[in-house]
Amino acid sequence: MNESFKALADPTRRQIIRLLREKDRTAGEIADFFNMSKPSISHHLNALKHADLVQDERKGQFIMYSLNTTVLEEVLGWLLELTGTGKQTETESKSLDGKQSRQNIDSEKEAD
Amino acid sequence: MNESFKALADPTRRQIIRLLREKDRTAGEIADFFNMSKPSISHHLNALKHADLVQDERKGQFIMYSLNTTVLEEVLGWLLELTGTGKQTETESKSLDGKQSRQNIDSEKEAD
DNA sequence: TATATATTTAGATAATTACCTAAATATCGA
DNA sequence: TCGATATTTAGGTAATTATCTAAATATATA
Repeated sequence: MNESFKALADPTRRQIIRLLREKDRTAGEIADFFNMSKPSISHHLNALKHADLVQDERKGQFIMYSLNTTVLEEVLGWLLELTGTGKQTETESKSLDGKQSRQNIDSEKEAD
Repeated sequence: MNESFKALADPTRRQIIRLLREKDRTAGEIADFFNMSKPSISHHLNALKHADLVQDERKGQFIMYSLNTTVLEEVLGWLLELTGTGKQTETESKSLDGKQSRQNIDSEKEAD
């Protein structure tokens, strides 16, 4: 989840996601949209891949990138929970009971 | 929007948001949840404030922080649009028509 | 007014990130 | 196999970020 948010924290990468939302594209096609060197775009694509937000598949000479909407939906779920649109979590309920210990909860849980 | 995503790209800050989702808290109360110096937490709170994700209000000796769910909902909207749950944008429609120019769209629009 | 508490600001440093150019790798087609 | 095309990897640098301690600011209370 942290990787997803980190990957989304860059405007170039968010624009790449929007481009892949429309259709699958090759690395070169994606790079053509930006005023940036191809290696830099490759770096961004790798960040998105590492976050599992996109997948790649070699097609002969080209490498085709596609969006993995599942991970986007996970991020969406995190936000939905927070904006109150989603259901309340167990953790939240406990805290509202006032029983939660007040130290050292900064260890990252899987969910976040 | 970029500031929002950048602010959300840190686990400490996301945890702070979760804490404020439950109830308003003072800077000191928030800091007590983490193994981190108070100045560092202050820095994170400032990042959240700069992204307009939280608001602060002095209450005598204390400074009370609260969540601004409006901005979270904007981020939510961005993601909803991408996961296909939301309505399609004009930009996307144009692109699907195949008329979009293929250079220099990396200038950040307000929406992103 | 003096002291204690709550919080931020300042200043320094280490780690991370984004970008570039050059070089390496993989595939295609003659 | 050779030359062209597509893409990534390597290596370097500049900018940003996260963290700390020490100092400054604001408020409360004795």
